[in-house]
Amino acid sequence: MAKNPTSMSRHGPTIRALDPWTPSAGRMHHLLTDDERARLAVMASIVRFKKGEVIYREGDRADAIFNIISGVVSSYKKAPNGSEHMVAFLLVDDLFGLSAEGKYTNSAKAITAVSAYRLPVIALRGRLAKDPSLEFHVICKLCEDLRQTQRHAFLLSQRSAITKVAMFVQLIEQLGIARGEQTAEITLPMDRSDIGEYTGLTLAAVSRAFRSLTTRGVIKVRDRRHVRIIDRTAFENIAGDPPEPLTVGLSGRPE
Amino acid sequence: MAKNPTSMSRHGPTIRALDPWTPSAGRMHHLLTDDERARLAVMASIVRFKKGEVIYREGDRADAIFNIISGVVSSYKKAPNGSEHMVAFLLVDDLFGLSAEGKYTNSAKAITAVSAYRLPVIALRGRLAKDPSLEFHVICKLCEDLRQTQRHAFLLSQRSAITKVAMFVQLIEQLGIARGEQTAEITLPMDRSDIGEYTGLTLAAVSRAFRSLTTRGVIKVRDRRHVRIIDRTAFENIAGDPPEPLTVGLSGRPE
DNA sequence: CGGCCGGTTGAGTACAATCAATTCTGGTGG
DNA sequence: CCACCAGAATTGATTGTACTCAACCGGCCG
Repeated sequence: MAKNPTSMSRHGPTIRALDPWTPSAGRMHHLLTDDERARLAVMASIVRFKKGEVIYREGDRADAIFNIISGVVSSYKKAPNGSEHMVAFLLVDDLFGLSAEGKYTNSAKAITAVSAYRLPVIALRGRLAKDPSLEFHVICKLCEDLRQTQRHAFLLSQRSAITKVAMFVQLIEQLGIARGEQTAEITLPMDRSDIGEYTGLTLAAVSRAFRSLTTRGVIKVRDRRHVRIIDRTAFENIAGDPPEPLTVGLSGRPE
Repeated sequence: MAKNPTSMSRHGPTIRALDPWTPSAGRMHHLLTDDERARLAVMASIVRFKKGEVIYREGDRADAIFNIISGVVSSYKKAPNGSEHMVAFLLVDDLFGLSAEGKYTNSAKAITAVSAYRLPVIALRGRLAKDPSLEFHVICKLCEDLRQTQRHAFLLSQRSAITKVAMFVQLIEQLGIARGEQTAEITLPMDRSDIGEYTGLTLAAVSRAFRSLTTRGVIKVRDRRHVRIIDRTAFENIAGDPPEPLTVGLSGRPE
């Protein structure tokens, strides 16, 4: 949780998203110009978290949002029955820190070691008010996040555990593609129980689903963290067609 | 689907959300100034849809977004197994028309008779570029939608049908409160199968859940569309504590 | 070498899906 | 105003799937 108000290991905060109006074959672009990044950098500090560390809790006073430099963050919530539900996986270049009534609406913890820019809300608001272009980029990012969350809800609405897990793998694969990783092998940067919390399944059910997909010859699991899709057709029959490469339109409501 | 480019039954498009930084006891405020509404109105046309009518389909070219004047809209998606999943209920003052790669990412249909403003994306973009304040309001609305969608995902992650339905009722109740309806009775503007599509349950399961809640003395169902909560304590034990009144912070990612 | 953590596997159970029959409701026309 | 109809909703019986609880495995670190 070390702060470091001055040093800057990169050029400044980064937001990436698929370009809203040009078909980019699923590739993400940096939304921010060097100017914008620099202006954000002056108000940012860099913070670090150890694996497992809680970054903030639901209800904490929300005076900053975060922009991930490296690592994986989980945003989660406690269910009425006590178990934890993962609201989102946050990766490099993602923003997090959504709040309501000035309080964070979810909790956040580091799934791996994490470093991030910390942007005070006050300063950020001032900056936004003066910078329509930056604002627009934030809108783009929010649209993307909204679609991503809708997709998560869609996943959760599936009845079959195998479908859920397949859709999850598909999701992770596309995140990789979107940031340009050229690889036949999919890397899962989280453990089985995290996948369970995200997919709404128990650890055991996740395990069985992977097994089932393996014995059916759909995927091949090299180790806990690496999967390869063997039978793409069967896979997409189970997971459903992946959404078109992607682009953020301009919009509002959950839709 | 009649267009009416000139007439304007209200003052112009409206966006409402809970105020981002002042605790407003759950009450929503209009985000747009009269000026902004007027400027949006000049680029808008008014469209109408009959109950059951499809407004657009997933994959259609997305050249406009919509702002609901009256009625209820469902945004939905087809699951790999063929059934429909409802992504969101859209009510008065909501925006919809989220797109990707220039195409709508979901389908939308009218659940009741609907009238709405239709805002061409091109014109809207131009307007946004010149109007930081409007942009900021859009950001607020998007944050709210994001939280709403996260909440939907949270609902879907629950295992028990009774919990899901209770959370759903809670959700509808809060929408009512947020727009100032002062009433002990909750109005469900959609039918059981719509609730099923939203909660990820079958029609039968929804029905049984309502029954179960009734026989336990938690709620009282006057007719298909009207529910009253009898035992608030028991209700919240099942549904979980409602989120604080609400407010949108400033943020990004699904979180 | 032993313990621990993450993961897998197994047996039994609970709950929602499914399929299907029946009742309820609101709307229409006589 | 009533009879009738169609769609919505309820209820019942059965089946399937994922949860639960619990035992077991295998790598990793001390």
